[in-house]
Amino acid sequence: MPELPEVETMRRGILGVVGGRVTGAQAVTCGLKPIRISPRPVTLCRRVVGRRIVAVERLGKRVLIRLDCDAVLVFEPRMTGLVLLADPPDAEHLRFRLQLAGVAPRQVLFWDRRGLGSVRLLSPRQLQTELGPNKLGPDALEITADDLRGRLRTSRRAVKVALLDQRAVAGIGNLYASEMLHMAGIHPAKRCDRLTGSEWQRLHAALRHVLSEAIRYEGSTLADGTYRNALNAPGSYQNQHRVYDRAAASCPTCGAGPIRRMVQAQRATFFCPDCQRLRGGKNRRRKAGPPSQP
DNA sequence: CCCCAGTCCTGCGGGC
DNA sequence: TGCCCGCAGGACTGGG
Repeated sequence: MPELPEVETMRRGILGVVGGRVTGAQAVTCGLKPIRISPRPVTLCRRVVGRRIVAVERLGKRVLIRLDCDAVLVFEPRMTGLVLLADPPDAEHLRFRLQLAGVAPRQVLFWDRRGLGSVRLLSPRQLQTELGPNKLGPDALEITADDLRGRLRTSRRAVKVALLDQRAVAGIGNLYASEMLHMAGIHPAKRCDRLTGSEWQRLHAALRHVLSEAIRYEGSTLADGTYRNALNAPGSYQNQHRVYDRAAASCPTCGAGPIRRMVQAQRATFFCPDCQRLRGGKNRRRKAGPPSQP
């Protein structure tokens, strides 16, 4: 499930396309239900062919390829989408190909097994209205502790559910929300408006630590093996997971646990009942906390 | 503002 | 052995 670290890894993996010229663009259909591509493929192709790639950026969980006509090609992987330079896991789920000249990578591919993802070409105006500040909060790696707190402090929602709200802060998904709350020692069901100032500080520090470490490990490739970087290699942050998908295992922080699974907003949440107390009693002493903010 | 359920979509694994 | 069903969940939508 590509979240910020996986999408950032995809972005870094295709940086070599900057400076290239687009020579072709095709939607690839192999009998499956086609993914969302807009505008329709012939129109999209006409608008991108001949353009030069001036930048590759990330916006929350989306990869942006910026063209010299100011339009932006937006890849949104959602659950199972991949942005690749070559070697997709299989041929039948290849969805889109962008052909290039003038750079070493000759193509950018969009592969998506489940087909929930999308490829869109947006004008600057569309980008502003569809993915602007009204739709997307600050990037999780850019947001300050004060801004994070300011945006969520009056909310009565469970903090884990609120962290998934892309309008509050962009880039956090189900996996990393559990991980950062565990590192911060905060119960996932705790209401935002009940978090103390020190808890907001710890959450912000844990957020930065977990996401930047996950980028360093090139993301998490779960048991289904879907997620890959642009060169079709798996990530390795799954080996660093503290709680995610580790129900009944002992807690890596306090050694007790066992780690529990619960469901919030129809999504699995993992936490340590000893390190992350909802009320009453102190959290079990942590062996190691997140590094303090520079 | 918040919450919930439904929708999209395919592959996988449990249960019978 | 094979089939059905439920589950996985990011983003979005409509109803309460």
